[in-house]
Order: sequence, then structure tokens, then C-alpha cells
Amino acid sequence: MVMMDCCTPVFAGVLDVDEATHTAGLLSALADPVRLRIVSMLAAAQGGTACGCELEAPLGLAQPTVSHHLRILREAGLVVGERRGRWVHYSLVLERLDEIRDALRLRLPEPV
Amino acid sequence: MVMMDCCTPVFAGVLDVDEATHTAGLLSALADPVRLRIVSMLAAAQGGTACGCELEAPLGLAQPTVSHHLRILREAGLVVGERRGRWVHYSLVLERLDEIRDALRLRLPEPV
DNA sequence: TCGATGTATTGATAATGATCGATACATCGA
DNA sequence: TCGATGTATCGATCATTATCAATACATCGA
Repeated sequence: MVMMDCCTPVFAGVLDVDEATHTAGLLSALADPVRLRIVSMLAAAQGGTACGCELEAPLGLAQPTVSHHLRILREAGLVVGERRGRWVHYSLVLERLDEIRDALRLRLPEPV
Repeated sequence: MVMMDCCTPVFAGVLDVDEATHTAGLLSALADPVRLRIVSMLAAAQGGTACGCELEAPLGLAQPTVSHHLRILREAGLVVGERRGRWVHYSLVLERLDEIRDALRLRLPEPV
């Protein structure tokens, strides 16, 4: 059996660098155990909202660390923070989570 | 208006550390522009399969770098590699992608 | 067996990121 | 206005990671 060539490269519909970078940015914001737990805490909280001060103890992390993670989630558009008095109440942006799930729904080519 | 307390912390059903670490590991494997493009290339390739040598040129990366990314995808269970002669043909593990998408489907609490 | 080709590993380097103490900023109650 | 409390930023440190040259390993064709 002669094997001169590998296989025929057909890369139609492949993510370009910009699309891939954008999606990777969203995924990176979620690809951390602490931030996943924050997201699940916000999803489980009454009204889908919690203030940062509530997160430190269950996460077992210092306040600047929690603030750091909330900032990353905020800059990725996964959460929004609304100040109410001394506290900032964070809530999920479900549309952004849906966007991530949609980005992972690959369009496979038709079987030949 | 008196504001002595923040809000009532109710964190039932929150991801524990092990679950969060596992999901974060899967997400980290995808949270890279190069690896997202590799995944989309495999999804678009004939038969859902491509060999590593095909990826270097369109990605514009050196061979060890592509091999590095394929290894990360492989160790995360997102792709499998099958050697055929000199070449290793990689294909997607769609079940693993579904697992990620399912992990991002949050179970929101019932409205009160 | 030998040279060619595809793949994996090693080692080094530069960049990114997680963490926290210290500190500054914002808002409330008194 | 002042002290208390929640939040954000700064600076430093340590760990992780993306990249590639060099090299080793695997397989094919001759």
C-alpha cells in the first residue's frame, strides 16, 4: 500500500483568529474553579444576586482575591455589579453563558 | 432606611471544589484560540479527522507547538489520536464537548 | 538497513495569572 | 465630620503556560 500523501485538507468554515480569540476570552473567564463556584453561587442565590462580602467566607479566599475574580467575570460580561449602598450586588448575565454554549455547538459537515 | 445586613446567603446546590476543578480543567483545555481553531478544523475536516501535519501551516505554528496543544486536548479527552502509518489522525470526542455544554447549563432556583 | 518524514519530548524563555498584604476609595450610621 | 464597613487597586511573589529549537522516537519507501 502506497502512502505518499496524508489526507485532503478541507478546512472550510474554520474559526478565524479573531473569533477564536473572542471565544477563548469568554472560556478563560470561566476556566477557573473559583470563578465557576462564584457563578454557581450567583445562580443559586435568592434573586440571582449576591454581594461580594458573602462570597469570601464560603470560597475561603481573601477579599482582594475575590474582587480580582469578580473583575474578570465582569470584564468578560458574565456578571454585572450594581452598587446598593456600601455593597455591590453581583448577578449573572445569562445571555453571555448562552453565548458560550452556542459557541461550543459545532456545525459538523454533512456526511458524504 | 436602615441597612445593617447585606442579603441572606443561600448557597444550596453550589459546585463543590472537586466538581469546579474538574469542569475548570475541561474549560481550560478549550480556553485557547489555537485549540479552539484545532477543534473547529477537526469538526470541518472530512470524516471529522485530520493529521497533525495538516494543522501546522494553517495555524502558522511550529510542529512542537501544535503537538503541545494536541496533547492538552488529548489529555482532556476532547480529541483522540489514532496512528495510521507515520501519521496520527486526530478526531473530536463530541461527548466531551457535550459534557462541557451541559456543565454550563445552570439550574436556577425556582422564583419565589 | 538506511534515509526521509511525521510525531513526541526536553529544555529554555517570556508572558500570563492567582494570591494576598497594604492601601485607597465609597458609603453608611452616629 | 468621623469611625466603621464593603469594595477596588497596587505591588510583590509564586505557579502556570505558550512558544520554539534541538533532539529523540516511530514508521515508511527503497
